[in-house]
Amino acid sequence: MARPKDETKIDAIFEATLKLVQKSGFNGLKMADVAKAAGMATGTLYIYFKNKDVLINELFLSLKQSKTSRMMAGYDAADSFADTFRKLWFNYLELSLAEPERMLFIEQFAHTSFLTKKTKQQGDQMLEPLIAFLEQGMQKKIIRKMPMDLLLSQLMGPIYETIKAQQSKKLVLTPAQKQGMFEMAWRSVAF
Amino acid sequence: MARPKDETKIDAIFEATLKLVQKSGFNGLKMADVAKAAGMATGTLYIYFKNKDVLINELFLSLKQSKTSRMMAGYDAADSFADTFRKLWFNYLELSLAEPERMLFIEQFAHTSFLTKKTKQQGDQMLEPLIAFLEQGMQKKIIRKMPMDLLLSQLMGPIYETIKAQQSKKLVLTPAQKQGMFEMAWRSVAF
DNA sequence: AACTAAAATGAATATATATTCATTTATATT
DNA sequence: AATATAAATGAATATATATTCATTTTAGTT
Repeated sequence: MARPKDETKIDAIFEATLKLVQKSGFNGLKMADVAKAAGMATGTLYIYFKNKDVLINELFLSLKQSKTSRMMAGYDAADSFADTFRKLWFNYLELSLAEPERMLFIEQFAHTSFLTKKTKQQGDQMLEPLIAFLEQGMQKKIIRKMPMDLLLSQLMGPIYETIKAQQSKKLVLTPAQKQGMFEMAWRSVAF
Repeated sequence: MARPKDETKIDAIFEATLKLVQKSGFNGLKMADVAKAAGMATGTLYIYFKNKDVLINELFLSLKQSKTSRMMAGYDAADSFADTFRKLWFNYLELSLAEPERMLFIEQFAHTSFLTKKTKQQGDQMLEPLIAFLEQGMQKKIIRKMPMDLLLSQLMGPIYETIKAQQSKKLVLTPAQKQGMFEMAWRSVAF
């Protein structure tokens, strides 16, 4: 019919947004800056995203989707609970250390007023496979029984805080320290 | 000399700011709204605080100061390490559960572009007594040896995440669950 | 090659909101 | 009681920035 949308622009916009949020937070994010960093005119942003809120919410979902599927990579229901737990935990840690900006975007955005109800609900849904896995562990008495929210807090909390520390100071983790973190996580929740 | 400043206004401004940030985040915070909620004219805010950034940074320091001293309440160098650890940990948990808005203000603000270098440095300084205490525990081989940042992340992370969960869902913790959280914390870091 | 429709542009517009300041009010000092 | 000084006011100003839209460019269609 006519000129088609250039789908690669969406990625360019996402990357630019991520970079700018990392530098100056959600507050400082300006549409004009996003456009410039993405190499296009301001108005073009509005062809791909209705407005700033929509842009940020969609970026959030995209990041969360990617994060979740990478965490679950290699999941095999045939493996033992302990092995799977170790695998997922390390997936999550490495993911977090490798791309702290992406993880912090997700984590921080989840507590801003930009987050819409719908986005929140869609984001929560993505965690379901993980939740099912952990429920199983509790049922089998391999990990302590507790409300899912507490369990997730216990497991994710230290990782989030670690990458925050990694950001401000320039903490680099040795393999032994990563192993230590895993042991702490495991000991804390093991039955 | 002349009309004195009404120091109670500072508290009113802080309370109003806290309430509004809780409702609509740092983004949505408007000086006009703060003034209204605090029962004064917009211009009055500028008598007590140079500008919005200063206001928020000072509120942050005030909250962090209060939080820290309440966490250290009852600290006695004569007590055993384990007893003190338990006391401080429960102080922190109860503080967090009782005033999640205050804790989240601190936690979230620490990662916004509003936070100035100076404020950050002043805030970090407040943690020093806690850090000294934990160092001791590592030296005495009561808790595992690890970089302080990792230890703090391990201990604080789950609590932050828990109050975030408490905010969105209406999770209420039973005494047994609190005890369970403590056990997880202790087991994870104990030597 | 001409045509069409949508993408892309970016200056102009609309809006939101932080900050200022001329004026009024209140308190301490004389 | 009069005076001086600073607090308090809130409308006006300045500024920042999200969004729009008339215009231009581009890619597909005939």
